[in-house]
Amino acid sequence: MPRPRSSERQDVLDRAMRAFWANGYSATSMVELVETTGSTRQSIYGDFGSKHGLYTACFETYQSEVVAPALEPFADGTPGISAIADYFEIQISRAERIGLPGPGCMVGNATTERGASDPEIEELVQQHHDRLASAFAKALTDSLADIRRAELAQFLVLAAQGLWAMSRVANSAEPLRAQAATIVSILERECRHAA
Amino acid sequence: MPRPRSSERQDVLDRAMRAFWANGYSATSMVELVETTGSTRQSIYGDFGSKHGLYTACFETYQSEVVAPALEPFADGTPGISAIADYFEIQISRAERIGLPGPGCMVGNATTERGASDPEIEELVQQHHDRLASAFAKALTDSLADIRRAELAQFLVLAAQGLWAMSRVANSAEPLRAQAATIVSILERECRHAA
DNA sequence: GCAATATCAGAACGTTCATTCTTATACAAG
DNA sequence: CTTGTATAAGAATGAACGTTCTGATATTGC
Repeated sequence: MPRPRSSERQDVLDRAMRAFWANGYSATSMVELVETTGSTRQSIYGDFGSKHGLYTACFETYQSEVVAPALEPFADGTPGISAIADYFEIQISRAERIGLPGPGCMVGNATTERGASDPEIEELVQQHHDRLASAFAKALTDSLADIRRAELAQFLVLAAQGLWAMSRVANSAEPLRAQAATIVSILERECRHAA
Repeated sequence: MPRPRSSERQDVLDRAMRAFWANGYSATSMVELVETTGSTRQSIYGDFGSKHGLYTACFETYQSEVVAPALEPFADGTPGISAIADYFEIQISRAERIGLPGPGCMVGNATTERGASDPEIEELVQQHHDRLASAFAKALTDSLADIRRAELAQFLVLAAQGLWAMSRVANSAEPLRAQAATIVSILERECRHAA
């Protein structure tokens, strides 16, 4: 019996995250996870305790590999509306690259699949929304008064979730880009009104 | 062995629809469906062929019992933005009545759970989006030019999906009402600008 | 070379799933 | 009352699930 090289923990997380992202929690079986990660049941259970443990661990990977890079432009200065437009475009072009209909947003999918029945996931979803909202709010700092800025940042979180939901049934990027453009044009009108 | 009265087909659809709505397709088992509908396996398989057949049949019930009544105010005349505000409020207060976090929108849930892997569902989702978009467009007829009206109607479909997704992790109606108010205020600003 | 240890592949376990089959009862027609 | 049929309850079936266990093999320290 040969002994293949042991699979790295981060590599396992990365591939498992992609499987959960595309197919959801319950539709992704342990057999599939073992196959796509190249790992073994034993080491998965050793490292993560259970399928659910692996699932929740994948959220950290999603956060650091997908969300954080997309929000990086929001980190310094006050990046303005163009950063928000870029954020949408980055996600749309990724979905286009992977192939549409796409996987949407892993957190959004989890919200629908497990939000109400899985407190641990509910917490992670809340954190994700907060991170998005504060990034969007930062982008609008120079353009809007505090109250309206907070409202619109929350609204952008909702719009983002709606857009990724749409991307799960969109056959091309074109309607997604149109929707993103509408959202951005709404923002511009809001800012012009405030100025 | 007693013989309870045979359960009506529409009654079965009604209860099954509620179960799928709240818990999704794969998390709703046949055992649960038999229990909550008060029907039998035999008659379910006789009437609908399979669990999947029952699921798709439930979409018609959802359309006629949930969606159509909510869109009725859009049927006659040009109801304006207030009808859109009412639409959101109706859904939010229903979610509040059922108990939050709520079941969201059955079609939105299906989009996430089965959109990319179930062509029959994809078709039903598309129909639902089209119905919503044309209702919203009608409400905006008097306020906006054709192009912008179509864009904003599509946008409102996205916003609605986002809002119902949020309702699956919201612990009270308050943030949902705030989000709906933001959406409506955006619409009002758009219309005022066009006037 | 030789134990000790880690980790592999895959069988085994008990449960649950969707679906089908069996059997007994309640009703309708004669 | 008898017979035929529709339909009830729920057992049976085979597959798939998450999880655990077994036994063989590769690597490590001597």
